[in-house]
Amino acid sequence: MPGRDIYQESEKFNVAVDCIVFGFDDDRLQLLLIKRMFEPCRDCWSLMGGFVGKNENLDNAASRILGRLTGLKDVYLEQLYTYGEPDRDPGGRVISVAYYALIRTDRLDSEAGDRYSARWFPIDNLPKLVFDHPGMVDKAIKRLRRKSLIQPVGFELLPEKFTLTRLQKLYEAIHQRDIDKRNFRKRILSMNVLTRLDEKDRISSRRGAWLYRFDDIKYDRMISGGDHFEIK
Amino acid sequence: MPGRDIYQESEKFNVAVDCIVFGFDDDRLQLLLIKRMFEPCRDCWSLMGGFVGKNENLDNAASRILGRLTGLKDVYLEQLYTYGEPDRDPGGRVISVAYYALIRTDRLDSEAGDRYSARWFPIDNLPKLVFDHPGMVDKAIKRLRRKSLIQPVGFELLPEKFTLTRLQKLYEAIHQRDIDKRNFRKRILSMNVLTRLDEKDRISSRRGAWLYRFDDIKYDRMISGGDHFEIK
DNA sequence: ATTTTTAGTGTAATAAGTACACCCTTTAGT
DNA sequence: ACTAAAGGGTGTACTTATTACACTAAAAAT
Repeated sequence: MPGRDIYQESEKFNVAVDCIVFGFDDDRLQLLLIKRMFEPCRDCWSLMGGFVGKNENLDNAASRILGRLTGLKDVYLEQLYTYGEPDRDPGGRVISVAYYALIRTDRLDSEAGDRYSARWFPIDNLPKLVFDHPGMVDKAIKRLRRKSLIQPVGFELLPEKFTLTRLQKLYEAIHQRDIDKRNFRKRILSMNVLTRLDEKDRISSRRGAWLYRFDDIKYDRMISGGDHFEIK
Repeated sequence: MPGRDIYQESEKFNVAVDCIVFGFDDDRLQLLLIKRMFEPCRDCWSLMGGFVGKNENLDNAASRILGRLTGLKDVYLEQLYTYGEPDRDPGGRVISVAYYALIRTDRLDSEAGDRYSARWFPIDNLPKLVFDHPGMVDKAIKRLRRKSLIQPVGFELLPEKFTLTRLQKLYEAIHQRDIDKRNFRKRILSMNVLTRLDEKDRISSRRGAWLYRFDDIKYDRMISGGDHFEIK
């Protein structure tokens, strides 16, 4: 029964999606921001956003909008929070569903980003952002911090093959604190969710460091065994 | 600039709020549900919901709708998740922002509830619910479980004065598992967020059990001391 | 005085977390 | 060919937290 609407008398709203896009580069957690090309606040830094389509669900809207910016699909995307202050957008009443995304910066299609004058900013050095976007970013960082301790989401920010040092640097960047190397390795390896490859990375050291990848099968096995992922 | 809207061409949506209302009674976690009085799905069990008003923010909408059902204000209310499948409501496209509430069943205005044929159901014995409400309930329970371990939200479900046994029963109801009495007391008392009153409860035992209340000041002191609330 | 019912407490064993320092491997420079 | 430099990789002792577990206390009802 498409088009049916018995709620016609009720107030209707623009509904948008905004994306907080995290990346990891230069040993720092980074955010992909765009320069607004239209009023209000043309030329201000902003999260990437867009309106939800008529027959589109929210996840799809977020992933479409993210795809427009990054050229990527099948990206880790999670709904964060919905913002609905009546005056949050000076252009009109817009209810915005915020999502955060974790992307591998090496896979980014930078041409797509160029169309929006997109740029990466380290999270501890963000520019001024429009509207209520600072609050969204803040909440996203907190969510990512909490989540990364109990779910293996961090791997979404690394290339498929990575060294343990790099993984540690990622956790240090997310949590903004130093982690003891031995304890970290002990912990992560004891969970048995990584597979060591027969391959070394020789870029960042003379000696070379073993490359690992996250192993879904091992992870699923761990979970069905009643254990859970946890980094302290 | 009220009424301004530069986004007129974009699609507009009905936006609703649905409330998952938790209570604690009979040593069980309960949910307050209403019987729908209108189509679609008249007479089905449902969460309490309603549309967001033109100049109303989402939190206020949730609290207004919750007030209509319970007669209460200043209730613990937290945004849960936003549901936007195009066909989630057969009456038309409605994007729904779900909130969950924790209320003290003893404070409930049951007359208000009567107008909606509201009834409490223990969470392990819920009736069939309309639309995507089962998923909302599920998510709310999981959120409450997680949250109750790391934030002192459980107290919102108890009367101001309570015994340690009752507090323990509450945690057992939320987590659906038995908890060791000695360990639980040791834990909760060691955090020093309760104040023991000079008063005993003699309803549930001959000997009488000390009454406690949650103490915001002690809690704030603990938090600013860098500690955090945690139940295992 | 005995029974019943819930309240309230301590300790020992185990597991988890933390702190900490040295050797390994390779390559670049002399 | 020796040495220095730069990350890579590992083990252990100590401390803290978690778990498991069983009895006594107080009051009221009979």
